[in-house]
Amino acid sequence: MYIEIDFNSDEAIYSQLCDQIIMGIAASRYHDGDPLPSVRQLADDIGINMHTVNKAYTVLRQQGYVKVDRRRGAVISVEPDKANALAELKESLRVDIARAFCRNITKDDVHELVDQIFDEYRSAK
Amino acid sequence: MYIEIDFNSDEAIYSQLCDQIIMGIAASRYHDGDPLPSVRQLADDIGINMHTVNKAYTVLRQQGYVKVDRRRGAVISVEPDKANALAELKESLRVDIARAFCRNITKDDVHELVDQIFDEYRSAK
DNA sequence: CGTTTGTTATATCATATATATAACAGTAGT
DNA sequence: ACTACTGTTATATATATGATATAACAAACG
Repeated sequence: MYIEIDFNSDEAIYSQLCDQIIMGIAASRYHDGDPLPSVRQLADDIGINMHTVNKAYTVLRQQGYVKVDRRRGAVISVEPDKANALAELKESLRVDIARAFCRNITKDDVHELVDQIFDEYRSAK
Repeated sequence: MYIEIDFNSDEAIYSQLCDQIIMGIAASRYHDGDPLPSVRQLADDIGINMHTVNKAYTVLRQQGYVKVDRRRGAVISVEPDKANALAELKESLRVDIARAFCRNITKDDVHELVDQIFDEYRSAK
């Protein structure tokens, strides 16, 4: 599992871990049913504490990206919740686009970025 | 100045304040040259501490949304920095769209949201 | 002079983050 | 049965961040 953590970032390590895994799912590097490394294994690989990984797994479970099997450990399992996801996306976009709008970024600029990112994710599928 | 703070949010108050002001600029509720309320005044209005408002103003200044004039106080002043803003937007979109992509939100769904939000901002201009 | 501006300096408290040890119950393989 | 592994829980500690409080400062304005 390829995870890159920026220890100088102001974003929490567990939060970066969640983002990386979610982007990994979108990029089809991880698929439904794939087991995640054990909390101890991944912590050791990255060089962080076990509980930091455990917190990331717990958040991912609460947000519906992972299920926990006593036998196999943590397993990728994405629960589709389109309505909720749409609402959350809009809230996030409102702030991001406000910042962009202030800097004279156009609607077409944003559409182009969206297309680029979707292609990154879609092409991997 | 109409500011709404969610005290139950996990997002910091000063951060919410920044977001609200930036969205206010995008929505043309505040314009270049408009003075912001004094840190003491706004803190009193919202019911928070002076230093919390000061931190928000400081961040807004560092990010190029506000300039400080000894005489007039904090004044809206947006520095266009399109290149940098585009890079930051893409980073943010990468995570947001990954979450959306996992939930089967389509490219068209995102384009529609972007259009909606741009219309909110553009129409106010 | 008095008032207001942003700013700075301390200090305090609560919370969040990350680490460290340790232990537990359930599962798998030998 | 034993061993090794899984996530989970419980403590404890250290550090950083967020928010508050009180106080003071220089600059600007009337």
